[in-house]
Amino acid sequence: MFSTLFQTLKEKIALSEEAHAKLPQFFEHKTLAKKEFLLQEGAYCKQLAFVSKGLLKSYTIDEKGQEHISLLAWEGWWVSDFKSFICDEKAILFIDAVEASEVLLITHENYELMLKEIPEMERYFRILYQNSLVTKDRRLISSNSYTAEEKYKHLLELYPFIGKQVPQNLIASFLGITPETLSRIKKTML
Amino acid sequence: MFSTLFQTLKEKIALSEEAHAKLPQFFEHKTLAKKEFLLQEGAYCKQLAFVSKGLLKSYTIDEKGQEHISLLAWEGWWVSDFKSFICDEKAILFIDAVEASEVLLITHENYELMLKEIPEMERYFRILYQNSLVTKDRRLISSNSYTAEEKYKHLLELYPFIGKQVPQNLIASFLGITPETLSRIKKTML
DNA sequence: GCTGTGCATTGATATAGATCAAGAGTCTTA
DNA sequence: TAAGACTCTTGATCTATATCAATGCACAGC
Repeated sequence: MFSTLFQTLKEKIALSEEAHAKLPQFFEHKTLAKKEFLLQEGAYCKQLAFVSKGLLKSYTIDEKGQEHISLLAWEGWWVSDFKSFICDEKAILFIDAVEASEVLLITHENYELMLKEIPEMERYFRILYQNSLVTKDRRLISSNSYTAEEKYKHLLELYPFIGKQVPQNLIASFLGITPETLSRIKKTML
Repeated sequence: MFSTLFQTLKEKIALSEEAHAKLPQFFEHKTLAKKEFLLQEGAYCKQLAFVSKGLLKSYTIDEKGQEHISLLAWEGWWVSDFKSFICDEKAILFIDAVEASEVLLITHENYELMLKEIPEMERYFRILYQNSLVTKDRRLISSNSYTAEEKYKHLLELYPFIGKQVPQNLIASFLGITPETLSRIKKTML
């Protein structure tokens, strides 16, 4: 149940035996059916989720009812409305399962506790956030400077498998373009 | 010279006397004239910079020669091409001073050393990155979902003073719109 | 196996914002 | 203080992408 988590941690830090043994107690396991919500806008995001299996998406919904995906979270990713999770504010994000998934949940109190008791985790999250920051920066540049086609190509370079695993309309939403535009782009790229 | 840095740190963590005394040795002070570069694309970003005075901007330049600002870094902000700084890759960002500024520079080796020797700093950067991640996330949502006018209003809410301190064309570039469009938006908003 | 619901494609049209261009205002610096 | 160099504004187009609409396809549930 925790193997994906340990696997993922190992890529960035070395965990002591002790830390290894301590870690699970902070988390709670949960199974999500396809389309099941982990969080809805307006709620308080009580937990940070680690995706141990499947695929989740986090998104906002605008006044016109349109979905805007901010994150596609695969196995090994963390997902949450961080602002809400950290600052105890109302969430602006929805989070749900794109396909049947499994997550490990940690509450804010447990998160802080874990960081204190296992200094390796403090380090892990500093590195994780540091890397995420880089990724988000590049995405922001892409989003502000590129044409729709360039954005799509850029995405394919980063995640070559994305076309196979994720429906077109979700990819379009993630890129901030319409499914129609993405469909037309794909046609010209053949 | 370090007062802005200590001030900034104090907002997130408590520094021990010892840490307080140790910290300065990791940094190097530098004065930047207006328009002076801290980093240019293609170079290796050897340092992370803390802005102790003034205003810097980080940006990319596309094939058409157009500037796309990814960050406006005021007093109290950190700026660098993180990907380059962390992974020792060639930088894709330019960083220069919008106005005469002062920065504290730390090399990658010193950064890692500092994080090891002063655990409070490990915590500081984890919190800093965590918060930045939230900010970037919102900016990404804004960038993908909002109209030019909404983006501008959103920016004014976050940084009400930005209009006074930063030239229009830089704000436009930061928002990913043209100066002309921003000018027209301002007219309709009066 | 049939039926409905959601996803992808394609076409026609609309539109936000870019681009191009010119002029006025305002800093800089020599 | 004068000259040049930016910066902002305004107007006239142009274009990438959204929107609206219709059809075909595929998979999930009965």
